[in-house]
Amino acid sequence: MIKIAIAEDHQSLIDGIELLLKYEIDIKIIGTANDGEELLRIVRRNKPNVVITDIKMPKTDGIEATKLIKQEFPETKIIGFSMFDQQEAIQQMIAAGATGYLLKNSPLEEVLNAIKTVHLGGTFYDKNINPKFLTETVTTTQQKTLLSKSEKEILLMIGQGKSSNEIAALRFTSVSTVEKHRKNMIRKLGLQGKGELLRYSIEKKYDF
Amino acid sequence: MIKIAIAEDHQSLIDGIELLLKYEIDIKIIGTANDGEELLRIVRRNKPNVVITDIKMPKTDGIEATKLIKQEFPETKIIGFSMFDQQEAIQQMIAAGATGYLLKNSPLEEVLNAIKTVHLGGTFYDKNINPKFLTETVTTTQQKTLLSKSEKEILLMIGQGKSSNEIAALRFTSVSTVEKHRKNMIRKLGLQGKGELLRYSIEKKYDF
DNA sequence: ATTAATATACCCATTAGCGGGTATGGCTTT
DNA sequence: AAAGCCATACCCGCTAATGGGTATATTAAT
Repeated sequence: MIKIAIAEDHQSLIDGIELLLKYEIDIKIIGTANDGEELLRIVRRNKPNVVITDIKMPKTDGIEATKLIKQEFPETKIIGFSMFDQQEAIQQMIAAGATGYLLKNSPLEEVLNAIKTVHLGGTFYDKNINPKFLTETVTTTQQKTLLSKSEKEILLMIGQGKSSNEIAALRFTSVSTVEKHRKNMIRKLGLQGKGELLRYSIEKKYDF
Repeated sequence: MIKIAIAEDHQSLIDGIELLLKYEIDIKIIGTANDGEELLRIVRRNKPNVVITDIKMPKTDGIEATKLIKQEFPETKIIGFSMFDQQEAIQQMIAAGATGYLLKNSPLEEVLNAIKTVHLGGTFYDKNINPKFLTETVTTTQQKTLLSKSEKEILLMIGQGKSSNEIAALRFTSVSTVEKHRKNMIRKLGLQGKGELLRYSIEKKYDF
């Protein structure tokens, strides 16, 4: 019997996976969560064999949750689950200890294949992931990092229409610090031009 | 028999919905698509009674697709499907002719309720949507005559990330003219602050 | 025909955002 | 111990965007 925990902020997708696994007699879903903290509680309480987790989640993101779970329960297998075009995230998930990775663009049946494979100790990476990213992970390890905590906070506020001045006031830091974070994000994200960080924030608001 | 078409760029979610509707004898999925153009082809060919469509999709987005479908097949019921709190998008979907709206955060079973309701001619809005957005729709759509033709053109280009300089070059006018139009739009729309016109353009990109 | 809105174009001034730097202390990883 | 990232904060300079005017010719509406 494989015990599964699922974390994903879109309940509809969790429900879909539940429907898929309903008639698999050797698989049992022991808990579902809509954010990272809830996932951690479930894992500590019910000790699943396999965890399927989204990356972008409220409170604690999937990468952070993966690190913590692997620290406490190294035997637990973890499958990452996210949208396309998040190469850095994929690399980070694998670096954090995930042995499987699925894309939401792919058919749902892949979930079943992935669960079985990682449970047997294998690795399962979605075929739509550019193999480069997987091999690069070994060599580059952590060259490309996601945005830091402060940067995410600031980016969120930018998306809410706040100016650097307002953000500085809300965070009790100086304006120059906020502006520095802006510049660093622009560099990291490879953007250029005046409003592009704002655009990024608005358009990717739900994806990072 | 209710004939359904589904458009959603995450195949896994489509598969989940298919699993949900599998045993509903009076509902049949006649086609699924991962982008708007594919959806339009399916609708034209198979004429579904109900269409479920995501907003953020490649090629043609859900709002544009909804407008076109309602134009060609006014009898077709359309249910929007998106993530949390995209107020602008929700309003524009309803303005485009959708009579139902679901959030991905909600349980999948809602899909079934929504399909049945809209098929009978009713409206079905996810209970997690702030009712304000639904009533505000009326006022939003009345603002159509607010911006002039040139202003709309310029606003569109702003949304594409172009600077006043670039816009002026493309329109064969002086930069000061473009800037004047910007200021007039800001005044008309009651905006204030540096990036707000860009934000307006990005968020309302489907309807002005 | 007069009014209203539009499109064009300029003036002034201010500021927010961005592109470069530099620096320091804290923290984690190796 | 060294390397690296992070958060903090400053420097200089530049440009685009905004806020506030004025002006004129064209077009649309009354």
